[in-house]
Amino acid sequence: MANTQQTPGPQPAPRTGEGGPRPRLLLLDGHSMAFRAFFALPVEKFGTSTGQSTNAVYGFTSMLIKLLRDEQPTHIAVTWDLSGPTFRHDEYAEYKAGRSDTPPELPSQVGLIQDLMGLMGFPCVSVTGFEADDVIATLAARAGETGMEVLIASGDRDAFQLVTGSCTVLYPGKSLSDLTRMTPEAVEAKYGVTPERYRDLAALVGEKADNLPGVPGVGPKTAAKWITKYGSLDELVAHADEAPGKAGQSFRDHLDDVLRNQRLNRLATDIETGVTVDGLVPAEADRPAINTLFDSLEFANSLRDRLFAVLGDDSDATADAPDPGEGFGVELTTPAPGALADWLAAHVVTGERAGLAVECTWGRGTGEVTGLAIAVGSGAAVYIDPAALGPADDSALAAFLADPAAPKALHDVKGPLLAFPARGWTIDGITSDTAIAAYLAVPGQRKIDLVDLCRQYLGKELREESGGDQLALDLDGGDSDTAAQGDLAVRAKATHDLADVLDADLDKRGATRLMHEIELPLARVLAAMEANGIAADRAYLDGLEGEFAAAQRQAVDEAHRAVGHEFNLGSPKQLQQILFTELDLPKTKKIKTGYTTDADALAWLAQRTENELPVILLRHRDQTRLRTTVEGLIKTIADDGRIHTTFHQTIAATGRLSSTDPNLQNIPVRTDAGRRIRRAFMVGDGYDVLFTADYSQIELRIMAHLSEDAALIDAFNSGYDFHAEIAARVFGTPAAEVDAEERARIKAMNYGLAYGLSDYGLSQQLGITPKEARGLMDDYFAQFGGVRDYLHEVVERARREGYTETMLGRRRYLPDLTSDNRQRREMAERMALNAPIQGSAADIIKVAMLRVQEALTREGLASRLLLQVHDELVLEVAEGELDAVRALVSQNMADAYDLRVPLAVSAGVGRTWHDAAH
DNA sequence: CTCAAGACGTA
DNA sequence: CGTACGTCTTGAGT
Repeated sequence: MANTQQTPGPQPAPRTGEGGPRPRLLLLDGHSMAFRAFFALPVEKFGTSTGQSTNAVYGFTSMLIKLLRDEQPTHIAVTWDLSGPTFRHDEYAEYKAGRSDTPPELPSQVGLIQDLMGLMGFPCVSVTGFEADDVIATLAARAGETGMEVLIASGDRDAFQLVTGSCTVLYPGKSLSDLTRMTPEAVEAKYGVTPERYRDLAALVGEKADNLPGVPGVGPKTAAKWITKYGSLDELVAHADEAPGKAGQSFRDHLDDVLRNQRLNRLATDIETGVTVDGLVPAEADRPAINTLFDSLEFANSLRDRLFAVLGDDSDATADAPDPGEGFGVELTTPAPGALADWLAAHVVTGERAGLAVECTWGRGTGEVTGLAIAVGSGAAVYIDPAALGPADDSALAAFLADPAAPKALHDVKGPLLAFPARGWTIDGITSDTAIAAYLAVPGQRKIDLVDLCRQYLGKELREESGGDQLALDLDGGDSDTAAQGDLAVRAKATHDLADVLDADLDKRGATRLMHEIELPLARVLAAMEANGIAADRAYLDGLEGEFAAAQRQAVDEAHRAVGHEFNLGSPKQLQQILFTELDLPKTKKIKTGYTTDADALAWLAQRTENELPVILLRHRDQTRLRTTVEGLIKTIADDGRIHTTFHQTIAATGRLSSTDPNLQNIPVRTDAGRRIRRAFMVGDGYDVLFTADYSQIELRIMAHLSEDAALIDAFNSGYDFHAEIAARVFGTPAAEVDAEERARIKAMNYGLAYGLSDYGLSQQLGITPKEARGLMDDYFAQFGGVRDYLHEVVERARREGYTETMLGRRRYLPDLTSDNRQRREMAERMALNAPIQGSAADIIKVAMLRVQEALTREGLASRLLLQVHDELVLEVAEGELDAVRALVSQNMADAYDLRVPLAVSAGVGRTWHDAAH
């Protein structure tokens, strides 16, 4: 009967030691305290940039921090009222009627507080048909029976009836954080009756908040006097005729109300809660998720620091004494020359989990390893100076690094994977990468360096003693060297500790397979791709640059002539001045700084006015962009004549890769001029040809697969022109009769769907009215209802669970789905729509890359992967291997995942990237 | 030197 | 008022 909810929590870990002080249970009345928090802080002074109010969350959190710090509870439960009626409504239909409306800024904050309580690991208890107070009363009674001390934090005076020698109510006063301790003595001092009689008093006086009128003319003073005189309300009722004066008559007139109040204000102490008090132990707090939540609420660091301080460390170090090294318990030793093998033999642990961690530094340009530290769980650590390594130690180290049976944790393995080969080292047995783990746990978090992770997951400050700057002048002789060695050792220890916590965290989130089967092996593939680089034709790029620069200069001259004076074409600000003030052209779309001068707007102006300037500006923008792109590329050509991008595996919230220095995932391809740049990427010496292969419409295919929409699946299986096929169904004509216009509209719609396209957005893109766009969407969904249902379901589920999931279980957390700020909520909804689709595509191509790499190795081919551009792979093919590569790549890409529709792959071959297009 | 805003390239 | 990225430039601030 009872619908009980309790937040799941792994391994109960009491925060005080065994045999410690008497167990102490803290019971929080969630709604009541949230309500108090709301009115304790001005709502207008607490809010995010996007309009989410946060005063109640902030107040509740600071109250909680104080409570946890001052009271040190061993057990905690947060109780929440459910929305439905309770047994009190059955008895008295007017119960709590006419309550002043909840402020509109509060409900969403209650949701956020509930989220936070879950993330803190606090058990939450609600029971259908009962109020939070009843749950508290029941739990307090149970706890009392087992000899626990009980603390009740509630803003509801009904709780005073529960006060005993071992049960104290903490009642908020003016400010939420100063809670009055309502002991039996305090209750008596304030109301003149004992806690057991408090109900009697309340019944006489009434409770306005619950719509329980009391006896008119009888206040707490009179009520207390009567109760004291007769000993209890029951006795008073028995002697009702004796009550003197006006108040006495009033009492007799309202006797029914009083008796009803007395029945209703009794808290139930025997309800089925579905929990035991022994089980009310806080689970491990989800620190990263709390950080993410606080980030989204734009809370200052000080609040989260205070919170994490009271949550305590996961280890035994104290939070308020951040002492680098000591906090991590590192003991750095320097083995004598030749003794490294012994140290390793004594400290390397085999098994599944990383018993130790490796951290290293390497020169920025050179890639030369400049320092390396190894730390084990106990804190024992060694620092190794690679420059001073004897042959025996070098081979001991190399053997250790290469040993697959020596499990290691690293933070960002790709660095060492790239740096080690120059030393002749290889690395194997990587069981954990803390950067990737943190990314999988909470993608979308920007910063995941060791310092941040320590703060989040360990509650510790990782401080850099040496200042971290290798180029700094070494003023104190050897001291800064020593400090740098210590730093590295501490970082290694931190990596080890983090790996422990994060591995468990990933397990909890179901991301362990993703880690070991996809991301960790992929890091190796990416390292190889970066090391390979792609050959660039410098002379050709130089020529292009000159050409684009000349065209740009000409556009500048023409623009100046057209306006009549010089100005900076690259400055949107000056452009606005000229277009909208000097020339008084029609206004474009409004932006923060005035009116936009973007390409759409300029094209619109060009068409709408006689003025030649917009066209010149458009040409200038094009040529400038082409020139800077080319210039940027030239600058990044390495000594080997190749461009080595950096692929980032832990940036994109959806699971995609990203590319920087330079970004090779946004090389122009849509215009003729842009495609000329692609000719500069060419096959390198010793290789025969470039090969590209890409997935056709992978995101649409994933949408067909996930939505299981039969019509969409049919359209793919028909093997005909997909967009035309869809258009034919929408417009009810044979596919062969679909005209270009219809096909284009449906194509835009097909792609827009996965982005959460609105009718307005579609109308903008197609140049039709929003109404027409709406009609088009309706026609579309009439045929493909499964897609609409799927998209709807994705968002609904994400709202319930707090995250979306890809086909391989990659999660994206979207707390804003429950925001009461519309803009913010709708943005989160579009992200929720897109994340499983874009993310599953990312999953699939990652699988394909691993299989392609594996097949190349297995077949002993010299051909190699160079680039990944989200749905495309670029390979460099060795002489005589083209057929094998073509077969192997196409096969592995197509088979990477078994969808309900074929995964179509198209491929091309050529001397340059441009020629290899298809 | 750092930062935000605007603009624009890719999937 | 369509998702995910990175880079360049300006212009204002440090």
